[in-house]
Amino acid sequence: MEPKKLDQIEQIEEQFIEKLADNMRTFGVSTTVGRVLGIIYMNRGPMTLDQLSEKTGMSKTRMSQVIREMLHLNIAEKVFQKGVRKDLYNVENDYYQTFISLFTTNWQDAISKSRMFEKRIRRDLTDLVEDTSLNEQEEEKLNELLKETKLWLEYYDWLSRLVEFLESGEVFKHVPIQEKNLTIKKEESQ
Amino acid sequence: MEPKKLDQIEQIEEQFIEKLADNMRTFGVSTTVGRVLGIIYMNRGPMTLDQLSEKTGMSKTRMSQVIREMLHLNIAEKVFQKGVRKDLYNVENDYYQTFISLFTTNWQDAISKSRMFEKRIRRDLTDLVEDTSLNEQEEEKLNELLKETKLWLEYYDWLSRLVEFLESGEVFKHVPIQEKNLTIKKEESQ
DNA sequence: CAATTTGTAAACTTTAAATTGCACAAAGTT
DNA sequence: AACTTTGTGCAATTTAAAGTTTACAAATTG
Repeated sequence: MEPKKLDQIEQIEEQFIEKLADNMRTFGVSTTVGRVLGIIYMNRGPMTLDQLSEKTGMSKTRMSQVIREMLHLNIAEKVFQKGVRKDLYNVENDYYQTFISLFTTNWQDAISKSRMFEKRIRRDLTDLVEDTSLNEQEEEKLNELLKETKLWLEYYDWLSRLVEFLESGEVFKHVPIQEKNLTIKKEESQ
Repeated sequence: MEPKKLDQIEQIEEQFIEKLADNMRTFGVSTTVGRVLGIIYMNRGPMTLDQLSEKTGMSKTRMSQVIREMLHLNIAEKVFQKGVRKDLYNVENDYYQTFISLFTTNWQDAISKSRMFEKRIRRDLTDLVEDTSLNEQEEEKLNELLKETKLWLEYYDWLSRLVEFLESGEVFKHVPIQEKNLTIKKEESQ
């Protein structure tokens, strides 16, 4: 009977990890990334690729790829421990920070790509204006595109400031974290 | 020479659409959804499935699927126009609103799934506590899980309020839209 | 410095997502 | 009422993403 109880506890832990993995998909990363995050998180300490490989049942190569992605997303980091030869990886253990990193990293990417794009569009439009022989219809179309570029630019600028709003933690001033109470009641005391 | 100019303009338009489609991927939807959004947006008026099929070069069935997804995401809507037999679809033409809809729809989904999960976990934990014969190690593990559930709950509660913060438009009070100036200069006037 | 271990690149395989073609019901036309 | 047209469910196919195997360079050990 004794070991059954620990199994049960472990099973609940697994459920946590699976749920995290599943919900992580909503946030744009693969289930495996979510699962690995959950595993390290629940382990409450850094882990090696081999340990992860063991726990997930997946190849070490895949773990390497997943960890790399997580490093890029700023939701994992390499940690050093003297005497330990293998690389150790730990995860961001603050849900909020993980959430923020996940999005801002990707958005930053889109922002920078968009800035590039805006430059090219402006060049193209300038080239077109160069030649003065534009009829009314052409002129109108062109103005429309110019206006669109402006909107596009403003939008990405806003997005950029939204990223800053999240990353700086200012968001928590306006959407504060609220502590909850959560107690388990035994049948008899109910 | 005349038609070349219009072609050039059209080509810039296509670039806009492609960029939108590409960047949309960052926001968790397929390129095709982004492309369709861009096409209708640039068209400055509602379109039919056939028109979209024509413009994308994809099957009508696929257009139907994509539009359905967009309706679900609240970034497109069916519009009525008397005398027109085919269904007409228009898109949200505010970048900011599109952005917000895209995320909040998906997040809402994760939030509601998580609430369910929390209930089940609590039940499982309660069942486990029921039986009073817990040794120290088990007790500790269990308390850890209980604490974790609390954090999880708080986090999703926060996310829920973040969604509200975005949807209500309050976000714009703290991350305002800033108007930009954008002018095209001709070579000679430089 | 030979022998082992570790992390990852490259090429390949498997699984999942995107897309199509056909079919057919529901609504519209003549 | 027969004939079109329109939108979509469904199975089949194509394409892209996830994951594995093999191979190898760099670091570590004895």
